[in-house]
Amino acid sequence: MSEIYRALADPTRRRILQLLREREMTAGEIASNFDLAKPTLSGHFAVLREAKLVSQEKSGTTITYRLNVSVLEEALMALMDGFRLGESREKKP
Amino acid sequence: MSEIYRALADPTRRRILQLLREREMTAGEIASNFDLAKPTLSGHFAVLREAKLVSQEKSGTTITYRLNVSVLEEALMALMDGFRLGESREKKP
DNA sequence: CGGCTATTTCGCCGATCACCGAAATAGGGC
DNA sequence: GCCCTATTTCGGTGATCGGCGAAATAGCCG
Repeated sequence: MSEIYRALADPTRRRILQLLREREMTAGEIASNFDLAKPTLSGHFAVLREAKLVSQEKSGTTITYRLNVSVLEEALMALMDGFRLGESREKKP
Repeated sequence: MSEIYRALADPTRRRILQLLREREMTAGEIASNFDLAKPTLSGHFAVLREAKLVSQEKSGTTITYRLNVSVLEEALMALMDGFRLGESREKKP
C-alpha cells in the first residue's frame, strides 16, 4: 500500500498518470511529453508498475501503458478514509 | 501546492496528521507516540508547517499543534480533481 | 540569578532518489 | 544474418531525506 504514496510523491509520475487518464500510450509516446532521458522515464514506469497503478501490454517492440483507474481510485479513497474526512471530530455527538 | 505531496509522502507525517485529527496536541505529546528523537519530530513538524497542514500556538514553553482540516481536505480534493476521478474518460460522450 | 522543562537549530551520516549515458535485450523488415 | 527501432538494465553521480546527539533558545519557578 505504501508503494502508492511513493508513486504519487513525484511530480513526473503524477503527470504520467494524468496523461494516461486521457488514453493509453506507449512508453516512447509518454517519454516524448517530458524533457527527460528514456532511462529516467523507464524507471518511473517501474515505480508505477510496482504500485500497480499502471499495467502494460507488449505488442512487438512497443509497450503500451494503461492507467489502472480502480487502483488509483481506491488508493485516494483509502487516503481520505485514513483521515476520516467528512466525519466529525467528536467522539460522542 | 507541491509541499503538500512532500508532507504526505512520509508515513510518520501521515501518522502525525491522524493523531491531530483526534485532538490538538503539544509537540512533546506527539513525540511520545513515536520511537523517534525529538529533533526528528521537530523536523517533521516543520515540513507540515510549510505545507500549512498544521498551525501552532505557543503558550509558555509548550507549543500546541492543531490540524488545519480545511487545507488537508482541499488538498485531497485537488488531488482527486487532478485525476478527474468520477468523470468519464471520454471527451465527447 | 540558577536550574528545570519544552522545543528548535545545527552539523553530520547513511540511505534513498532522480537523473544520465552506455550497453544490453528484443522484435520487425530487408 | 544485419540493421533499425523501442525499451530496459546497468553503473555512476549529485541532491535530497530521515535520522541522531549536542548545543542553542526560550519560558517558568524558586
